[in-house]
Amino acid sequence: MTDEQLAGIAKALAHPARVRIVRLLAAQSECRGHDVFAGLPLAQSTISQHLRVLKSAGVISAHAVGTSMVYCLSKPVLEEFLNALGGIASDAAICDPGQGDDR
Amino acid sequence: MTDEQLAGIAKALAHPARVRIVRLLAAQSECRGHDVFAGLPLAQSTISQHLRVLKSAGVISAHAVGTSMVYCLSKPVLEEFLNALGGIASDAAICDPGQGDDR
DNA sequence: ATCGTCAATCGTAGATGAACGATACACAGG
DNA sequence: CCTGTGTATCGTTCATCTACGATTGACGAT
Repeated sequence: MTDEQLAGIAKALAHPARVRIVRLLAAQSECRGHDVFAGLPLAQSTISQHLRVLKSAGVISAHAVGTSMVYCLSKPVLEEFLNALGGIASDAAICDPGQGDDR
Repeated sequence: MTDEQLAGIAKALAHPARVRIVRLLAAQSECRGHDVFAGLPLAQSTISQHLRVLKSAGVISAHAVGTSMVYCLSKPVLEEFLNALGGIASDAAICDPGQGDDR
């Protein structure tokens, strides 16, 4: 996963409202648009924008059911992100500030 | 971990240059400032700003050694972030778009 | 004391983001 | 046909981000 892709997913998650949306979608198997709009203290248009950001990043998907929308968390995308970042983190050595007196 | 905290870490990672920095720090046990400045095609002041963002979010730490700086990845912070997000992801049910014909 | 190095900060310009109300559009029901 | 519901999009305003050059400050070396 490139830096750009990684940063792209991170950017999609870089707002509390969007994290909240992700949580909502993870908690409910039925993830209707109405529930999302009701679950946040924001204007409908603002939430719709946040949904668009998440969808563009591939973090969620959307499909119409009857007259309304159903949003779903894209588990694979989230897991790829976590794996990529986890791979970086596990490479990291412990940094020991104590050895500063190298004179 | 609150939505704000989660979004805060994500925001710190929401730029390719900062992802690159994180990778650099993970790859080297010696993470000197000079190496970071040399590792990115950006002005020194810009990179310093990115380092500040990462440091504010707690993703990295910095300490002086002699006349220069040493930056370190904060593994615990990164891992807490990954765990929080992983917890959300593992809660998620598979969303099945096929059952849309619920009329 | 002067110089060069390393890093942080300042000031600025342009791009992007966040929030809202208003509007548009598709569709279901009366 | 008219109306209400559920979403998306538009246009705007204000805030934040990104990048840069210039400057500053600390330190070591000459």
